[in-house]
Amino acid sequence: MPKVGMKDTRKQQLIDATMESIAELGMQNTTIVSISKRAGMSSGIISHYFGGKQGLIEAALRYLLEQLGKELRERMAKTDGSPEQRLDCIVEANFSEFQRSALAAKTWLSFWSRSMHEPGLKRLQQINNARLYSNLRYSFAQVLPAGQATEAARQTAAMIDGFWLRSALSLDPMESFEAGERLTKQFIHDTLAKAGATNSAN
Amino acid sequence: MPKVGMKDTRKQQLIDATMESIAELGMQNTTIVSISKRAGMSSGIISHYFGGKQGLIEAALRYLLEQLGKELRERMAKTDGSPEQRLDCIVEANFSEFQRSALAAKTWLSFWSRSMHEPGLKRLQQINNARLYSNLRYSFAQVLPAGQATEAARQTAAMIDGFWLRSALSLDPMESFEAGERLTKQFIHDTLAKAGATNSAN
Amino acid sequence: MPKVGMKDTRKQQLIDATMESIAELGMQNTTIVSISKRAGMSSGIISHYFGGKQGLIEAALRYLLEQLGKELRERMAKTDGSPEQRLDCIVEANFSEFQRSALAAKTWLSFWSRSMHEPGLKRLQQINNARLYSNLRYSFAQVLPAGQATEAARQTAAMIDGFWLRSALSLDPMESFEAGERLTKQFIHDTLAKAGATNSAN
Amino acid sequence: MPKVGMKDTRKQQLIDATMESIAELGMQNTTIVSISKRAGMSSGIISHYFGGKQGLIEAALRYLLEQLGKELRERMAKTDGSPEQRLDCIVEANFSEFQRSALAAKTWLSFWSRSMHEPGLKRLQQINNARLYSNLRYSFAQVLPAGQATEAARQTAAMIDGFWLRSALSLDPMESFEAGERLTKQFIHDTLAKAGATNSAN
DNA sequence: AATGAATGAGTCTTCATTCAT
DNA sequence: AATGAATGAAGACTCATTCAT
Repeated sequence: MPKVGMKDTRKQQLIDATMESIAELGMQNTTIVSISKRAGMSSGIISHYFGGKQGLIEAALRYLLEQLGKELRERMAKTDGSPEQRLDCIVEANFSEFQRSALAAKTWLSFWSRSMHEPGLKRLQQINNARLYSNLRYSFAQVLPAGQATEAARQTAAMIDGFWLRSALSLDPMESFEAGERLTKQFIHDTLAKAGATNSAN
Repeated sequence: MPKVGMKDTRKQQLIDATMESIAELGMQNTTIVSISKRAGMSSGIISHYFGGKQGLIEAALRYLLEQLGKELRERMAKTDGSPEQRLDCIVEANFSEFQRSALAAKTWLSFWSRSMHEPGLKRLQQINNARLYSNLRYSFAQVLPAGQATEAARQTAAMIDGFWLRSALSLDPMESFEAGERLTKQFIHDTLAKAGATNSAN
Repeated sequence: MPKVGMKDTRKQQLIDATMESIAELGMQNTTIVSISKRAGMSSGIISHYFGGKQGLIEAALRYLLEQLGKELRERMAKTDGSPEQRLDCIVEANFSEFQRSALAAKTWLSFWSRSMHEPGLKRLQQINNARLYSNLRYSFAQVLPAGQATEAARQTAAMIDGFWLRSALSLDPMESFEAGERLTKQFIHDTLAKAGATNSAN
Repeated sequence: MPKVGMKDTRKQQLIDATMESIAELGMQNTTIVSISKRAGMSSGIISHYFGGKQGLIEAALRYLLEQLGKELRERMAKTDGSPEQRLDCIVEANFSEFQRSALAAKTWLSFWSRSMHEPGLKRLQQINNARLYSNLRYSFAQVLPAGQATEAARQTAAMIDGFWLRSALSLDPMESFEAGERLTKQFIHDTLAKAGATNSAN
């Protein structure tokens, strides 16, 4: 237990250092040395714990995905479960404080790019993309007809990712993230309201 | 003139080869050799024409941006200039055949990621982001009040980039691009329609 | 005594594991981990018992040499001591079951190569080479004149090592070892017979 | 022609430097840097010409084998082709000046050891071993009955390799090589003489 | 103008050794 | 006594750049 805990602590420190390095230097300029130096450890430790640089990179992406899932579950547990609140939760999870950090944001973007040509990363990304879409669609479907729910889910997913992407590249990321969260929620509410109006008109 | 033409031809061939290599191998695995081999030229020519690998990368991004601007201008010239048609043009330009090609899509994504840490690329990206937003805002502002126009423009820009990003990573990029174009236009029309309803109600 | 015995047992297990690793992976790919894993011990134990990898390697060679000496002494004790029988004993010891094992054979060859550039190993090898030659020469000298005995001893030593070398590299080591033993003995007998004929003719 | 010549020159210089390094430092301590420094070139050139260190190592072994074959063919061309002279040629080729050089001798021994665990090298070694045996057997068979020819060929091959091996490890390699050549030839002559005596007795 | 051979700094990885427990 | 986590030096390999032709 103490040793395992120690081991996990060091692994987490390396994952943190990896995200820091990617955020600061870019994935291109992130090396085993830039990571291990940030973690205050030797370079050999990376191969020791993760089998190599690639293993650490994948572990870092997996960590980001886990954090995202965790944020969502935590928020979901606190809502009354109405579709609108659930949709808001999804948006909030994707724009949470952690996800907004330059650290996470820049790391995500690096992973997106790299995952196009690395099967291991690509699979992780696609699972995450599918999860976001499927969560959105499920909640929309409780209010909208199937076809409209599908379309609204796709639009919302795109808007989340799009705001997120533009924020990461923005000159004022904080303002951009805040606006992104607000405008995405607004889009969702408008979409639900429009449906409500249509339904009540019928 | 003939020499300059020859020179420009060769430069363009190198830019094409760069995008091909990035699309196929990823930016990570794209080397001076992988590019020059694709172009059927020597590796030294890249330094000769572009001052180095970095110069060629930037030239390739500049080319993508020019293509996007060109698509937009060509489409704009054919419309009657109504706000709705102008907005559709913007969407269409961003989802044009060229932009949809795996070649362009993967290259864009690589540039996005890399531009976070390279000032030269970052500046080009931000100019483009600002241009898209400003074009959208201008047209929305002809129909909507300033505040709403700003919001609609931000939402639309995010949706375009978001669909575009998800398409590039999608298992079925073609379907994803088509749906993206259709759903973005639909969002614009709904937004304009809602405003029209509100206005006419006044 | 019990503790020393325990210690010696562990040291021998490490020597065995060293030969196994060299036989299986080659000296090139034999590491402290590949050895200690085979012995079911920790990697640190090697430095603890042998002062380092090099110490273990030398201990393993010393063990092989001891085995060879032991085989010879055991066989010598059972003969009536005639020159021909003594010579046969020497050959038999060099082609004994243990020496034939792929384990010993491959390890020997690795040591030969390495001993060229490591004084510690080289000294051990030269002692062994000298011992073989001197044993052969002693027995030949009881039958042949000094000059002929010297030549016969050198030829026999070369033939033993040569057969041994070719067997270790052969596609069918077992057949090769058997033939080597038989043909070396035959050479010895022919050499002695020729001398006898010459002598009796005089 | 000039470029190819230049290329071949550089490749040969690298092969020479490889043998020098192996002879001086051992294969264990021979690195890309120890080779390229000796050749007066950069370390990158090795990958450029041979695809990597392993490719250069194999090229060096191939070169040694070619030299051996060449020595044999040159000597064969000058004999009247009698079995005895042919056998002497084979011995002489295996103990030629080049083969005697500490450079070649130590390199051979390193290859022998290493070829046990590297298929590429092993194949080359076995071809050479088979060639030596087959050449010897052919010439013996012109004088001796098949069975005796086979045995004599095996004995001679072993003696050549054995003398060669002991010379490489000897304190006085030159004397050892000379004695090896002389005593191997003597063995051959004795073997042929014995057969002649037997035949003429019939 | 164009080539591509050559360079060598930079990267990841391996592994013998050390040392706190 | 024994472990194995951690280190960091040394290795092979990659690749953008240079430059003689």
